[in-house]
Amino acid sequence: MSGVGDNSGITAEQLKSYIERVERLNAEKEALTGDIREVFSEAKANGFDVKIMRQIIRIRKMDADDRREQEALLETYMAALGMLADTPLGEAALSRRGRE
Amino acid sequence: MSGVGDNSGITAEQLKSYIERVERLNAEKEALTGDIREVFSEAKANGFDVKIMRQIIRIRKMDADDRREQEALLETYMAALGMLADTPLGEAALSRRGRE
Amino acid sequence: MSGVGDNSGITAEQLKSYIERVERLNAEKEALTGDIREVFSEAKANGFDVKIMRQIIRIRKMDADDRREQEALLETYMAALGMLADTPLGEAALSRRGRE
Amino acid sequence: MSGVGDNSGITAEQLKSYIERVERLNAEKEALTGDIREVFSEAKANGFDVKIMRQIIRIRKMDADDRREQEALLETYMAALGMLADTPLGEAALSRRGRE
DNA sequence: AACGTTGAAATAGTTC
DNA sequence: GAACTATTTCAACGTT
Repeated sequence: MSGVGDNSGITAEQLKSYIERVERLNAEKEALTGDIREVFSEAKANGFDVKIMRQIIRIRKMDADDRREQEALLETYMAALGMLADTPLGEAALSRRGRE
Repeated sequence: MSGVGDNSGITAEQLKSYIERVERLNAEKEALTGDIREVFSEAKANGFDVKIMRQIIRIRKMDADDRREQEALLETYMAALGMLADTPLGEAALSRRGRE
Repeated sequence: MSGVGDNSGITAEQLKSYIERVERLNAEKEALTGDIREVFSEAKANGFDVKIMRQIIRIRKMDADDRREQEALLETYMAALGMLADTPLGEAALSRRGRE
Repeated sequence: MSGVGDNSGITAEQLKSYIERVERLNAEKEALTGDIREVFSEAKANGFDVKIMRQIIRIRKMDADDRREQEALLETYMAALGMLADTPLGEAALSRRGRE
């Protein structure tokens, strides 16, 4: 048997402690998930597009080089789809494209 | 210009703020994920079986009602397959099913 | 020429052949993965719970010995946590533990 | 209760059938895994480096996937731009998109 | 509120 | 047997 014997109250305590530590940490994670949801929902209430925000966050998470490549590609394709004109980010991107 | 006036700078600030709040929260989540990993790894070093610990945590996470529902469903399926008869857990479950 | 003689063409052919055999086998594996997905999706469409089905398949896959070992370990841990007392499965397991 | 009733032998049959189909497919997958192992082991016996072969296969797979992805992306944007409709290749691609 | 889709986490497999 | 990689599973999200 591995580590948990019939008469090892100490080991049982240890196990209990590990489990509970993980459970506490999981609870904190869930709380944060809730917080994030709230931020998004507040942003949405103020007119921001949550989906796009998620994209931005994803993109920022990539390292700089990959990010730039991806941004350029995204702009190119969004421009092609005429999706840029009516968002604040889009206007900025469009005027930038005009100058370059 | 489409729907965004002189105050777009304010809007950009607002967006930046939302994004950064989410990013901070995500960072905290990742830190917790790391902490959990550490707890498991410490437990493993002390001879506990991580996979089983995860099982326990999963089981404890379901609240009692959900758990029983799930157990009942699982048993029903297994009974339908005639799987219950030849395991110890199954015998107990079968005799219980008979009584209910 | 360095270590590769006149028959290097043959060797290259051989390598190519091995690679392609593996690739063919991998493709078949992927096809099967797709088939499995379809079966689950059909089952789901007929009202079955896919997650539970996976559980059943996992359980059936362990051979009897492994399964009992795993069950025993899980029970030991849960007993150490005093988790067994208040579930039906737990009661059965506990009384079994007493007898053994 | 969802889909498996106490007296629905038909449903139980159905469940059994789904489970067994998946198990059969899984068995086939495992057989293929074995076949692949054999190919590698034969290759190794003939002096090839298995690790490198795996690398090659991985790279070839990535290339293939990337190519597919790229093609899909291109189709998406061309479709968005209404450029597909009036070419034979385009028609084929469009009808394919409809089915997927 | 069910569905597919996507991204994260866990498991299994491989290498050293 | 420990670390790394690949595959599978699970949970969250948006969509219908």
